[in-house]
Amino acid sequence: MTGVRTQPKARAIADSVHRRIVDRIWRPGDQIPHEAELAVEFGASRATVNKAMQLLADQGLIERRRKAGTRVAINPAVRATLSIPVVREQVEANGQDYHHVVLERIEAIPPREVLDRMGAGDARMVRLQTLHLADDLPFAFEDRWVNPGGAAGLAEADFTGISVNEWLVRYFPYSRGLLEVGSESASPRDARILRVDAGTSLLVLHRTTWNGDVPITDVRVAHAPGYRMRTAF
Amino acid sequence: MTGVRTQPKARAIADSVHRRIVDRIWRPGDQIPHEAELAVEFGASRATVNKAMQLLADQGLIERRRKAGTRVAINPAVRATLSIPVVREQVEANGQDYHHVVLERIEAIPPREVLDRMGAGDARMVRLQTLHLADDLPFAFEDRWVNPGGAAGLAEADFTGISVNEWLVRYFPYSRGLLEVGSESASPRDARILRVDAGTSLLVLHRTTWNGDVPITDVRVAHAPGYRMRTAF
DNA sequence: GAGTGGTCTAGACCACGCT
DNA sequence: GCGTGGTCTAGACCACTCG
Repeated sequence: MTGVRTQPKARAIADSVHRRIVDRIWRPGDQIPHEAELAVEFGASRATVNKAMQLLADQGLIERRRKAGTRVAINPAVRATLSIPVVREQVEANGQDYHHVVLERIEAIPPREVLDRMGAGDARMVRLQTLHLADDLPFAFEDRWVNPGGAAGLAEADFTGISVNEWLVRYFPYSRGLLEVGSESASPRDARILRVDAGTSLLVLHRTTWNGDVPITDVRVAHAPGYRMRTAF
Repeated sequence: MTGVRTQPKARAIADSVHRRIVDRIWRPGDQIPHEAELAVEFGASRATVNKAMQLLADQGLIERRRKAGTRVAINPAVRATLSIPVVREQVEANGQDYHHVVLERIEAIPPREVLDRMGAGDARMVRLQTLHLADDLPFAFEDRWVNPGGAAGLAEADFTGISVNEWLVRYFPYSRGLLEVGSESASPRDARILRVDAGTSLLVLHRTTWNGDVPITDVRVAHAPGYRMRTAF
């Protein structure tokens, strides 16, 4: 035997239980043994078994309730974690050259829709439109509103060397956010900027972040055709 | 004071550290105190501090390495967990009536592309096309290949009362899967089935699941216009 | 009321990876 | 080498919720 990396015990237990469910030894809706019992079976402490079971519960594979015990989930939802890095890193991870262009930078009161999403009253904010390019081809068009009250130094910041995207992520960690993923037909503006035909189908990400109750930014990112988000689960 | 739910200590510690990062007391790239030190500061055991820090590391907010210690992440990626329930539950959660129609059920050898994704050699599989409806309006069009070798009882199963989607999820837990989210223009077939114009922009989810190395199913779900995936992070 | 999971502690040993 | 995080244990108390 060579190179068999030892696996944490909790992980091994989780895998064992997972396998029993997959192998239909324990079927959806079935109750499975309680932690103390599993601890004895696997020769582990209850804490370790608990950690293992929480892993499975986080995946949605089992459902746990005090007193009622643990059951195999009936209709487990697919739970997949999307990781969305800064655009520059996405491009570079693809082996392409990245650069970006600031198309517009103005100060104004955002449209109702944006204010509503941010939960803000009428307030002047900064609108920054950026085109991200990969090997000089349009990769994503970003249309962003930033609350100056949530990002000190915004007015003085220079976004030629670093994109707003990266500047915000790096200097203004948020405490919570919302993400919407949808599909939209390219508007004439999208089309012109991304250099595609109007009406082309685009993957659009919409993201809003807050620091406590203070809105930081609201951004719509329209990706060039062909872009897909991928994740394993 | 009323109704202030007690919070797990690990969570409270994680929130405190999160706040210090958000408040720029600890900035991106900074090293933060090691676990033993935090344990003393928060009056907790090291195990509890470890749990708290793992929560933050899972969110991508901090990066931890043995010996090197813990640092605030420089360009933290947005990490959001998507939960994708069975289609019926999505529709019903929306307060709408659900039903589905099986459009086609044949046995054949899938196209190269599908076989490649599943990592399967030439093998006969079952193709099931299903239209999911919400209040009698098209909600999603599902085009699925199922490996009979991975789903015993498939040939005998009746999908009028329960959709393949739900049948598989309920009776055949997978061990791993891949998810791709993209945007596509409605093909003539998509358009006819979803009752939209050809070329309409559709959100398309592509999912493949395995049980160990045995492919179970490969499915493309095209959603009716307007559908969005939402998640908080 | 009582059984089950949720959480915490103090202590321990180990694996990794800087230096 | 050696400091730091990764993991495990045995024991304990608590919170929730089912019956």
